[in-house]
Amino acid sequence: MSYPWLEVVLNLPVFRSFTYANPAPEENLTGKRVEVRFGSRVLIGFVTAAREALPTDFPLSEKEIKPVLRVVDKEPLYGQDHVLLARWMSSFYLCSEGEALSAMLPSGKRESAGMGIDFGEESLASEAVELSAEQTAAIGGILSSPAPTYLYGVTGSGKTEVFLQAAESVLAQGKGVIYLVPEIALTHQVIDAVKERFGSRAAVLHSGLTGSRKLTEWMRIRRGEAKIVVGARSAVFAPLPDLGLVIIDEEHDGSYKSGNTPRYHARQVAMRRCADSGARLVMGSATPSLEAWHQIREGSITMYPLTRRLSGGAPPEIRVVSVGASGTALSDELVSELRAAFEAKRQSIIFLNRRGFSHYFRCATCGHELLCRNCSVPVTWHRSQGYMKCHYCGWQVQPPSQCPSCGSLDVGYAGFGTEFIEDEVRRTFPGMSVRRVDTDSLKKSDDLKDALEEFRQGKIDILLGTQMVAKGLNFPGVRLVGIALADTGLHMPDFRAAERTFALILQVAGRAGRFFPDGRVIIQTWSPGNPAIAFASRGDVEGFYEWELSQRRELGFPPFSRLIRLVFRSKDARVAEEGASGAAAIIGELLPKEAEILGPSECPISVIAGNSRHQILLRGPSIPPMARAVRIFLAEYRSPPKLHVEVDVDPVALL
DNA sequence: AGCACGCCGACT
DNA sequence: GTCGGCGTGCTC
Repeated sequence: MSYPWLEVVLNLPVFRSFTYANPAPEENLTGKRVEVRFGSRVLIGFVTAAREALPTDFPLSEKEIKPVLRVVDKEPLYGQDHVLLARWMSSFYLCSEGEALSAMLPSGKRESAGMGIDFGEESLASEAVELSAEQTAAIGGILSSPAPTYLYGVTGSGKTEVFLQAAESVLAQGKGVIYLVPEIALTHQVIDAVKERFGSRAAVLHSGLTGSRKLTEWMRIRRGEAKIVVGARSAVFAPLPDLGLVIIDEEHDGSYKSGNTPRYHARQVAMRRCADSGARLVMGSATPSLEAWHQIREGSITMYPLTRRLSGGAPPEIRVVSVGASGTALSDELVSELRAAFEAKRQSIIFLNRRGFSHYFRCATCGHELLCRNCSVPVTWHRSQGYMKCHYCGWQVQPPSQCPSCGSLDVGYAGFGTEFIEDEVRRTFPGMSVRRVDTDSLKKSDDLKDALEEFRQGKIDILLGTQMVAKGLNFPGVRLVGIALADTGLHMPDFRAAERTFALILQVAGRAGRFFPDGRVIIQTWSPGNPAIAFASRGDVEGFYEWELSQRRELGFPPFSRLIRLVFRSKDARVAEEGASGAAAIIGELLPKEAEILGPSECPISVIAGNSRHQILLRGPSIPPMARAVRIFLAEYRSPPKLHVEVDVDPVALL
């Protein structure tokens, strides 16, 4: 067999492959990276196929085909399964195959010389523990169900143990396991547990590894030396030769969606990989994504609830405290609970949500806020034009001078005061040790770890932090968890605002009362009646999902529709705007009957880094027909020089 | 995405 | 008369 021609794809937005001459025609180089001359530059390409002969209609003569300059890899990095997965990603996410492969593969030039991570001996402490009836049933279901399964249970209900024992069974069959976790830095317990339980059979893939180290781990996995892989989003591509199970922990977490091209969702890729390979898929969370919940109700995902808290901790009491818009940041209730916790020699955490979207319209008397009548998201104030505007559909309205709901004249654009909470806490409790932890206050990456360690040791009485302290951390000394202002995320012009707020409150509540029966949670809010807050405070998860599903159904948002978002950005605002409206006109012609275009409109964050941003949203019952239309548009459309187009299939945030 | 090729304005 | 603007087309 001889393969003189190689099909090569490149990490460029060029939606086709190129043919190069194989320097070693007797060898099929599929799965290896090659260095090639492409126009005037030299690039790394991915070989996706090797050919014995050129197609008859090939436009070039053999002389005109350039040779591969260098073969980068000794052994193949990927196989046919990855090539097919890249092809699917290309058609679904509207990226090139080269961009897809580039996102999947480690970028190291060569394997690192050093040994892999030293896991030491397998520890005896890693013995599997005895399971409850619920856990046993769940494992049986995970291992036997061809449909995806879902472990639905609160923090501390024993999900990790179920995942680990299911993994154990799959490994015993000689098959591989992928264990996805949201953010590697905050999920050390899971990594430690896996390393401890599986020793040298485990590999960790995360962004903290150097390129060559990642490559070493990748090849260990590919050679079958490591059979269970723990890692964040991109670990879903781990090259296990015989994949048996994919675990997605904290399934609802937004970090499973890639923020740059290709904007894939690890859950979606996992479903695809599992369908292709016959592997099992199990997800878990106390607050499933609405998509997952919907599929559970429809029966395409099988749910296994875990209802018991194994540590014996009681669910914490959640108290909602209404604070006035003009009032101070600390309510009397929060102050007295902070004091009580301190006097009991216990600790407190106060969450300051990341800064919200402050240009919405709200009545200071009754709390009524102005929503788009089509999309039900908050409308945003446009000072220069003097009206309120919806960023989904472009609907405009004059700001009312009195509240449409209660008639009050005390209406206006709301802002937030959480920036001042640190001062207020320090002023109120001069004797306590207060530490603030957020991206602004942390200079080095170790600062977070150091601060959390000090907190664990009890050197800090009150920890002020953003989301980054919300996930997965357990501090036995904590009695009180406060949310400074739960509304912050609610008024974002985003149809998922309620879902995210609800999940955040429950995650935060899970931080309290984990080890002590007297944990308590105080939620400060301007809108105690808001369903996300009301359902969360009652711990009524199912109630919230039913309510939110009914909202989504009514407004035609996911999971009752699918979206593709196109963002047009340019330094020149007019170029961006005209780009969006021009594209909308073209795509409108290509779109199937059952799909529609929302917009064009300005993005809610209308300028980022000097770039004006306009968007259109495509909405329809399923992605592929809409994706086909966008694909045709992208192929035909010659984007003006100063205009950049970004495509986001199933966007998770619409800012 | 780059980068080269190509056709119209103010400069040594 | 040239240097250089960025529109547009191509890359095996």
